[in-house]
Amino acid sequence: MSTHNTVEIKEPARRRKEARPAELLAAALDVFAEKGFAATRLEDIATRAGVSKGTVYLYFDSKEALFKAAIETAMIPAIEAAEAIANDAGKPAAALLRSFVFGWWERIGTTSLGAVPKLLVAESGNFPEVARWFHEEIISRALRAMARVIAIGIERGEFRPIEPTLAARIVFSPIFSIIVWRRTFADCAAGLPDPHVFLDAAVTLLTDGMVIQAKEAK
Amino acid sequence: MSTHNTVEIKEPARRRKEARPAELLAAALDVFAEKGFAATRLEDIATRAGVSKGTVYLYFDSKEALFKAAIETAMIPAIEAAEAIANDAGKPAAALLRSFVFGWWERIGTTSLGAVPKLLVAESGNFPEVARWFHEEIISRALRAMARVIAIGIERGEFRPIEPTLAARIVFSPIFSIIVWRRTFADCAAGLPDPHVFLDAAVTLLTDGMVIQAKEAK
DNA sequence: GATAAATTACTGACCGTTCAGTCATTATTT
DNA sequence: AAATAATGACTGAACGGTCAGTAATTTATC
Repeated sequence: MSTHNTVEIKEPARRRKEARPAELLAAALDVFAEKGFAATRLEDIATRAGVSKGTVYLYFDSKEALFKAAIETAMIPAIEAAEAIANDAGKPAAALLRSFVFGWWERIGTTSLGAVPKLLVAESGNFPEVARWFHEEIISRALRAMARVIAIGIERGEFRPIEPTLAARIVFSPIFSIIVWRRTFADCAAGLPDPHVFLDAAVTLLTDGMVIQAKEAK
Repeated sequence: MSTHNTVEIKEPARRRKEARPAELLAAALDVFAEKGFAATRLEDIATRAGVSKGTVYLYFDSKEALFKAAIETAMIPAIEAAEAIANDAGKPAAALLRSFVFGWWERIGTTSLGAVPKLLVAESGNFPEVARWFHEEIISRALRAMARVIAIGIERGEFRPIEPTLAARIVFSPIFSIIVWRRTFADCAAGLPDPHVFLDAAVTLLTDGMVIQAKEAK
């Protein structure tokens, strides 16, 4: 881990006031996601960010403040990007839904942001305010965007008249599952399906159904 | 919390060698699920089980051993019950699938067992062996059972020829989501749908699809 | 442009607290 | 009274947070 192929030379401390907060937040998100809040040592975060423990306290008041900041700064840009996709209303609803799902996967699932849902599941009991914030500012907005896509589909006569909010939650479950699942069972990689294949199949099932419709379909 | 409406009387210590392990395991599962492994104090578990800290060490070697035992003893009976449902092969495949989903929800989601998935998501990084065990002994078996139900549906010409294992994972996502979600955002209960309504809608969407099939359906 | 003075980002030894695990003692059962 | 279940004060290690000290950088002076 700390063994390089070159001899470890103690770098002189560089002063980079501007870059520190972002570096600390990124390091914090990684380590918190890996170990959880309580099991994370502040010194690990500091080391990963290339500074000493004391430096963390120049930029953040406490471990808890760093935790909250790491989650919030990570998610806010993501939700805005996700909403943008839903407004691209040219395509047929089914296609829009598909690109929404894949957009969400690319933006969250494949990046370090994917750590946030896992972290929230783990720590909601210890940080109910963070859970509430996330629910109101991120989940609600994402569901609304997705529900709008579905409502458009219904309006246009492409979809059955289902409850859009409920359907949105259902469409989200495969995304949520694959994001959390991959990070939880990363070691058991052998058994896990390719995320694209999984999500593609999930969208297809949700739109077309598993059942072979009778010839004289209603 | 520890304030009752009756005055707290110090009960004399009763000796109940037989009942202790199960009581400790149940208490441990609760507290671990609520706070996570690192943030849980052994004394909290002991208190909830109605004993003192020292007693825990009469029955378990360490905090870690208690953690592993709590997860394993909780899940083993559950997976066996779940497999039993899948073998009840009389009904049409779609109905079998529906009762499998609801059976899983009743057996896991509504009981203290629902804590286990959440706990695993939270702690897989710190306990990779437990994650691997869970993946092999629980998830794989559950997926196999569900895949068998789907394969039967395909054989009988009720379902399209989809990949059963992949479809099984997809069917599991709403169950996984609702179980983990409810426990994560229990406080934000206002926005959450009724689990039965959610799961019913999910199964319907997965079997029948969202899209209105053309009259001359293939 | 060189040197000194002032500033401040950064460090890491230290302190106080918390908690897993121990064990001498007490309480209960047989 | 022998056996053993249960207790809780105690110990040692780990870690969040502090702060006196160090050194990189900027500003002031000649």
